[in-house]
Amino acid sequence: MGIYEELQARGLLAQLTDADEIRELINEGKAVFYIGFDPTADSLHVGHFMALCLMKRLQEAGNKPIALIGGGTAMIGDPSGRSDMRTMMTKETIEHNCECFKKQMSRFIDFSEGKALMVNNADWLLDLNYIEFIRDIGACFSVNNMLRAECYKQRMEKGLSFLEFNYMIMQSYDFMELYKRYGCNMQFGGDDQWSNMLGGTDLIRRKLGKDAYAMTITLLMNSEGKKMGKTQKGAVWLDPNKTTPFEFYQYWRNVADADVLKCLRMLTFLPLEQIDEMDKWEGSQLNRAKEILAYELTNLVHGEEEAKKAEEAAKALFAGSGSTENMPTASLTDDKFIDGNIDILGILVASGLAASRSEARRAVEQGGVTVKGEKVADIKASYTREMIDAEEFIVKKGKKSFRKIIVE
RNA sequence: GGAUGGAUUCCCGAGUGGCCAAAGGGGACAGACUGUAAAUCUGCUGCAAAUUGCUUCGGUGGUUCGAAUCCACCUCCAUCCA
Repeated sequence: MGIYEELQARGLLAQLTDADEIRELINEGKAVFYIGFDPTADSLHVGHFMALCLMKRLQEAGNKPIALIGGGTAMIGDPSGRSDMRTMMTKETIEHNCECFKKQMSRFIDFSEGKALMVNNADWLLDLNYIEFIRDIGACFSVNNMLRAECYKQRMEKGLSFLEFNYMIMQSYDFMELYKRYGCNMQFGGDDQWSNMLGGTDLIRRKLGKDAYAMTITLLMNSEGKKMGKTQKGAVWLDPNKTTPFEFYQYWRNVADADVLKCLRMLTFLPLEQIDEMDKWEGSQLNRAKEILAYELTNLVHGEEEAKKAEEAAKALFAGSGSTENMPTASLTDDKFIDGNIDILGILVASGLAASRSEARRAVEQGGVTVKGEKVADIKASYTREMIDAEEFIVKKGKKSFRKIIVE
């Protein structure tokens, strides 16, 4: 089975410009492909993770990946898949984000000895001359065609600025530039990038008279049709300081039944036969599959040690076995104590379990707060330093949020 | 550049002088049921020293005993015309 067939079996392939050509290229390891990453935040998230996995798989099959960091395109902002106007980012923010991306990517992809490249499109986009560019490249794009692209159609009602409208042209130019510089003959991306990617292959055909290919990977949607990797509080980040390994583990441990197998196929590197075996599991057995998914992904992103710790902590909390040693902790500083005491609301807020004292109060009043396994009935309940120090002081809010409290 | 409509809490969206911390829905959070799932039902959803007080309806000023609501100017958005 070639890499193409494997990707297909894992359900990763969405749209392709030319299936036969692409199969041949990637199965024989002849592809030089790129994936673009827009530095819109200071950490990669789960969406990027899929793309990185794809890079890894293709690299292992002998193809050469180019990670393109969109330091230039980020100045514009991609309107695809967005219903509202982007807020503009400053140059400094973008540069900072680019640096963060670089560090994180190096963990997944082997950039040694020319096995992969990392480039930043700011290198060629920032110095473009408007008149030259628009004569040379702008002439190749038909506004009529661009407006027919799905990503712009959706924005016709809400409004689309000329700035954002240019995004497709920039991305197409990137592709051509990479073709010229590095012989990059293929682009991969999320399915929402399809029209932007086609712009690139068209441009290469028109300007260079050469064939290039594009392929999109399926967006990871849950059974409710929402993009996965997002929580209410925002994205699930790969940076352990933004999403702790434990939270990361819990995110995957908590996916819906209907989504487990899909996630295993698309995100893990487990052999397909093993996944097919799990496909036969039903009902509460699926919990085992979720544990495997969560462990595998945490292992990939944060390493074996962190994955084990997260698993241990989860078992201690939910199954009553395993060690409490690796639970997420929150430390209280002296100034949180008044006359040597801290009330339950104060603990909830200080530990980050509640955003405000009002929220903490509500949680207690509704019977959702537990200290060392005992329900807290009184919002005025208060504790001394010694009580917290004496033994493991675990505070739980609801079923899944908890902290081990320690005093500094 | 001209004409018209609009900006309300996490999101959608009602409210057009006091009865407004602001209807309704979604989401989030908590409870029951469960398998750390889904569905369902209940509660809850600005902040705090909490039968009270404080801050909030794009921004700034004004009218009024009293403004999300009326007036002036400004900013941003949409639609039509150029």
